[in-house]
Amino acid sequence: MSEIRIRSKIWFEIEGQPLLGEGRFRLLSAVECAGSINAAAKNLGISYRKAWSQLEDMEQHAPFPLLERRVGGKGGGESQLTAETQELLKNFRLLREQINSAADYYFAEVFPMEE
Amino acid sequence: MSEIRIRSKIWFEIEGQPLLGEGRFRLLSAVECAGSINAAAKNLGISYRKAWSQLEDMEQHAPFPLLERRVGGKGGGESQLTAETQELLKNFRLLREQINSAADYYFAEVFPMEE
DNA sequence: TTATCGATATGCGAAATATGCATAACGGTC
DNA sequence: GACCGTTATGCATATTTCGCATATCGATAA
Repeated sequence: MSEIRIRSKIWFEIEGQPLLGEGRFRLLSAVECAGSINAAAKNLGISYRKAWSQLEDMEQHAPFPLLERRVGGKGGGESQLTAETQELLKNFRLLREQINSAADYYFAEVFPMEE
Repeated sequence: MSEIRIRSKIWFEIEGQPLLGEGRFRLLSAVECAGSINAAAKNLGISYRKAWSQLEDMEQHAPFPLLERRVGGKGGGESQLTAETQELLKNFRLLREQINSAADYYFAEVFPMEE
């Protein structure tokens, strides 16, 4: 019994509904970086439709607006994260890191001396 | 921003392929308890087809046999876990518990006094 | 020796999801 | 007022999941 690795993931829920997981974290990060949903989708290699649907679904359950969107105008429009969303991403990033480290630590205790 | 909870999950991989996660952990536990795939599926409220497919998929990647199966004969047949599978389940159970606790702990540090 | 019975094993169509193409709407800028 | 690139969305297609139906198996009992 070797070559076994542990993986872990975390996500936030609100009233039992999924709010933010790894995939959507990446999407929001990409939006923050790119300044628009469209550019973010291109960067991630997914369709705009898919990105939009995921954001739509998220905002159904989020207790605050995720994005500030602007349609039309200079450049066609843009989207950026609200301050609360930025804070949420920051917390997610930190917790994911901590818990992933904890997983590796506990795993090494249970499966010692692999190869 | 309240009512937010953290959730976490772990799974084992072998050579990058999923080996054991929560759903399959429950399935194997049910098989161990019930003594057959069929009875386990009934207990879990899923179809035998689904249970069998999941086990089939698992055994594709597992480095050791998961089940000892017997077809036909007294009672029609039976299935039980190998000793290695029992050990794997035990480790999974322990690690899941530890990491879940760690998630709650770190979460409380980042999101204090949410009631 | 043969019929029985309940579990394993599996093909295949149906149902549920996910995906993405095509198109409308929008509104600063020139 | 025409243009441009983005947001927004309907809808058809592709992919995955699900489960019904059926074949196979073999110890036991008759």
